[in-house]
Amino acid sequence: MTTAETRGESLSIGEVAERTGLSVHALRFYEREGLLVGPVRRTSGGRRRYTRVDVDWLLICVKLRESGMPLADLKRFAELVRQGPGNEAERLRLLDSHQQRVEAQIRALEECRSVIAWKVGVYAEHLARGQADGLWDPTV
Amino acid sequence: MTTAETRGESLSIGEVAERTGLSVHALRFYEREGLLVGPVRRTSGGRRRYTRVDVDWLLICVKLRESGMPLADLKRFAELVRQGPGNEAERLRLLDSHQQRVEAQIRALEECRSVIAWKVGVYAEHLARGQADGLWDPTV
DNA sequence: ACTTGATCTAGACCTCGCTCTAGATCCTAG
DNA sequence: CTAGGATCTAGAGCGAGGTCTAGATCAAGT
Repeated sequence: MTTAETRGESLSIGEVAERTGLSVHALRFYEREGLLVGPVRRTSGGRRRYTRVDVDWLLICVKLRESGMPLADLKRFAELVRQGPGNEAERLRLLDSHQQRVEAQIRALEECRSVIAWKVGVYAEHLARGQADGLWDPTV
Repeated sequence: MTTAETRGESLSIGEVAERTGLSVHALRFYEREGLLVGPVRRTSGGRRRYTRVDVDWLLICVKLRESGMPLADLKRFAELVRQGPGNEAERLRLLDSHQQRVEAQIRALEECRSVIAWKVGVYAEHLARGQADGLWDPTV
């Protein structure tokens, strides 16, 4: 059996899927869509071999996606990195504006949480009172 | 001009759209999908008239959706409410498990935020150093 | 050599959650 | 009375983000 450990460096698509949580389908899809920083190396037989750098990038991608960055932005970011040094300011703007969105999202979720918590409270209290109140219908 | 204020009670679909942030299309769609608690009243001419209760329910829906509850769950909840008293325990379970998901989401987002913040920091520092470092390429 | 499982490509297909269109009707201001 | 906008229904269409299929190839263990 040949694994990343025994071989030292590069990983198969399956191993990368395991490590990133993305499916092998998604990994191929991301590559087709130009979301990767460089072209993935191949074995003589045509199989993909991912390097540590590829995996690190993918792990970042996962975090950005998880927090709602659209694939289009991710693609733009990958393009900037591919172009090499010189556009760091734009990369920073991209990340920074995403960070704002994440903050906003967190605030929105916290508000939702409090609304839901209130509603959970209403129901919990009702159930605790048991049959003591026949006429309770919060249509909610 | 006839508005909710001049009329007193019920609202047109357009007014509800304004108040909930949902589009009129979405409102009709929600109704078709059975996401509302009761049938919406109509004028003699067939136009929808929403009551205060309808709007309150929609506002809850908006919060639940905003926090990622799938329409299917929302529909289930609406069904339970339509069925009337007796199933409060199930309603509570539904809300409660959604609340868990929201908490998890917030935690995940906070982790993303910290990863992004770190990356923003890396770029910001790099840019602050200006041209002082020709050989900097974090492939990131 | 053979079997088994992972991977390959190209492209079709899927779910979710709306959004939009067409063509008709309603209703209110002027 | 008329023009305008708001609303109606049924159903098609859309964008995002993958997921899945078919049919072929590769690679490892036995």
